Amino acid sequence: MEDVRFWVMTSSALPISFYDRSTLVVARELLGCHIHLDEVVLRIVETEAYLPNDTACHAFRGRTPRNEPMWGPPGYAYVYLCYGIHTLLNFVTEREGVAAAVLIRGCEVVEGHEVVTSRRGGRRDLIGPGKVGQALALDTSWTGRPLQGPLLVSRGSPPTQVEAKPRVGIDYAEPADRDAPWRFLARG
DNA sequence: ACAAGGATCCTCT
DNA sequence: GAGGATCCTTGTT
Repeated sequence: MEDVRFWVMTSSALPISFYDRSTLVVARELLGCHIHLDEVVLRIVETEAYLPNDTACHAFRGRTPRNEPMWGPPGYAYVYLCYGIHTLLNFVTEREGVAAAVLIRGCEVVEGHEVVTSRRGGRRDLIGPGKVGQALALDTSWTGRPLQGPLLVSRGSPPTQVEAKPRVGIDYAEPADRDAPWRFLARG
């Protein structure tokens, strides 16, 4: 258990078919899954779905260099810089040509407590997408990369309960999208 | 080439 | 609860 390689070698990546589904289903089922990168393993406890024809979605106004990965095949990372400071991690969903993704909003540390705490300046909590990016030491060069390694997502321990609430920080979206319960939180 | 604003976080008060 | 940090992306001139 002490050996991080144990986790990487015994963890099988979720298949592409996992992501090649309704973004709402993927967002809900990602709760409890594990993100692996180097010696760090995080358990996902909060996600948000960004759908096709969703005015809160970065890809709503069409293809741009930044959102290009969202238009590609499912099972890839979409990473971008927010407020000039924070690196936000998303997983691309839906078939190629359909732009959608799931934002990873919150995690808990499974392995690598020491390095995560160090990267976070002594803080422990990873509730908030910027904190997740910081815990994994992500930068925008990770955008467009697969989720099968070295950045890898595996099945973890599903939550007993899931709560759905409106998404955060999207005041610019139309009211129907702003109020849609497309944010998923693990309970228990 | 320019201006505006952002899927946030932290430090105050 | 308010405000600043900080810089990239985007749409427009």
